[in-house]
Order: sequence, then structure tokens, then C-alpha cells
Amino acid sequence: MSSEALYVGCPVQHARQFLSGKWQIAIIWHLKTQPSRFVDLRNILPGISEKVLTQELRFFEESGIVQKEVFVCSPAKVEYRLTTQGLTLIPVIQHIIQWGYTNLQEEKAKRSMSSTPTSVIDELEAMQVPERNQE
Amino acid sequence: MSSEALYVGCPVQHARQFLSGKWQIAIIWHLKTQPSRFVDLRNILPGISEKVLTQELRFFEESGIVQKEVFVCSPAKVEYRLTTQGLTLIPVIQHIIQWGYTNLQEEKAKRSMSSTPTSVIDELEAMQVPERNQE
DNA sequence: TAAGGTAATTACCTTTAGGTAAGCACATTG
DNA sequence: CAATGTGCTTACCTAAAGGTAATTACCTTA
Repeated sequence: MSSEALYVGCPVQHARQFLSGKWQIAIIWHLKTQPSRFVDLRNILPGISEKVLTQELRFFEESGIVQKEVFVCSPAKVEYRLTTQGLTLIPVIQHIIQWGYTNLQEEKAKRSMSSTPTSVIDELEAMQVPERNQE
Repeated sequence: MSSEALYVGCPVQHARQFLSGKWQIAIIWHLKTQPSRFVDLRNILPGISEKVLTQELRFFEESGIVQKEVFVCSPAKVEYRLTTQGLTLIPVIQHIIQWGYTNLQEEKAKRSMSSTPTSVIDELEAMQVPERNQE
């Protein structure tokens, strides 16, 4: 697979460039609320390395998702904010996070019904599904 | 980073498990329309390896996203379909793909305005943004 | 009996993503 | 003048993701 080929013209792979990195969603989500400085982002994101943070910010900048503003004052100040284009990602990310949140809750609920961890739950789920499994 | 720690309880990282893999969105999206067999999926997804396809299907199965149905007939037949829980991912993915599609179009549009590739576009974009850059 | 289809599994390897830690330039504060 | 803060960059390394290709088991059809 020539690594490029698939990405050209595929909406899924195109979108994935901005959403599939470990920290990408978190970075954009944080910028939604307020323009932030390099240190702000580093402090808010638990465990991100400076290398990756710079890397992603550069990529977002080049892609027109994020806009960098350098204040020539001291101590140095750089602000990153979402561009108009970047803002279009917010509803998408909103959905992703919403789904993650809801799904986590449901998982938690299932795990707490752990009198007979799997079997009871399996039964309940079998009841919800009318078609039977011919396995 | 203990690889687990972050993922427990974080909606973003939780959702990422299902959406950030190279083929995950495509697999789920295809199952949206119709329950599919192993070969169907392999044929529809350009370049996926059988290893990864099995891998993702197993993971989706274990996570309750996908349901496997084995028909004891010959030639062997196995069908994969989205569960109720799996279906909740569809609107999320719909948004992702929609964004990817729209964003690709815009990129294409920009590239075709290439009399003076970057500078003209930069000018236009500067016009849309009222705040100036004090760089 | 050989060939072909379906649904895998496995060992091995390459590529990519991400983390670690050190260093740098520049300015301010003590 | 040393220490501190900000915003980086770089070299190096590990781990995870994904690809390749061979193999398996089982059944059917020619």
C-alpha cells in the first residue's frame, strides 16, 4: 500500500488525519472554549509530550484548522485559536465525545450488575434481540 | 504513560478505540447498510488485510458493537451486523464522513484557484479575518 | 482426487506514532 | 550573574498498528 493512494479523495481517510491522533481531539476541543497558549495546552492535557503538541499544532496550522498568533512581548506569548474552518470540526467532535460519554456510562452500568457478570447480561441482551442466533 | 490509565473514564479515549483505527470507520459504515460476510468486507475495503479485518471484527464483537452470526451450511457463511449499540455509532460516523467530504471539496476548490497558489488565497483569507496578526 | 471457496490463524517484518530527555534562544526577575 | 519561564527543536528509543504471505480446516464441485 503506497500510504498516499488511499488518502487522496477518501473522506474517511481525510477526516482521520485530524481526528485519529491520540491528542488531536483533545487539543481541538480545548481550543473550542478559548484561545490557548502552548503551556496552557501542555498543562491541560495529562501526559502529552511537547514534541507531539508542537507537531500537532504545526499540522493543524498548515491545514488551516488552527491559527497561531505570536505576541512579541516578554515573556514570550503565543496563542493558538481555531480558524473558521477549525470550528466546523466542533460539532463532529461534540458527537464523538457525547458518544464516548454515553457509552462509558452504559459500560459502567453493565459492570455494576455483576452478580453473575456475563451470563445475566447476556440473557438480558438476548431478550432485547428478537432474532435468534443459529450458531 | 501506563497505556491504560488515560483510557479509563475518558470519553475521548474511549471513543477513539472504535474510531481511530485505519479501517474501523469504513467497516462500521459498510455494516450500516447491510449485514455482511467476511469476504464482502474484504472485497469492499480496498487494501485491508485479512489479519486486520479479523482483528477489528473480533474487537467489535467483544465490545458489543457487532454481532456475528455463523450459518452452519456450506460453503461456510458468517454474517456480521451492527448491534443496537453499534447503530448508535452511525450518526457519529455520518458527521465524520460528512466533514471529510465537505473539507475535501473545499481543499480541491482552493487548489484549483492556483494562479498564484498561496499568496492569492492567503489574501482572501486575510480579508475574511477581521483581527490582524501582530507577528 | 484435485481445485476452489470461505473464514480464519500465525509468524515475521516494516512503518508510524508517540514518549524521553536534553538543549536552545530569548527575556525577566531576584 | 544565576535562575526561571516560554516555546520550541532534536536525537534516540519503544510500542503499537498494520502489511505479507504461508498455512489450516472444512466443504463442494468438476
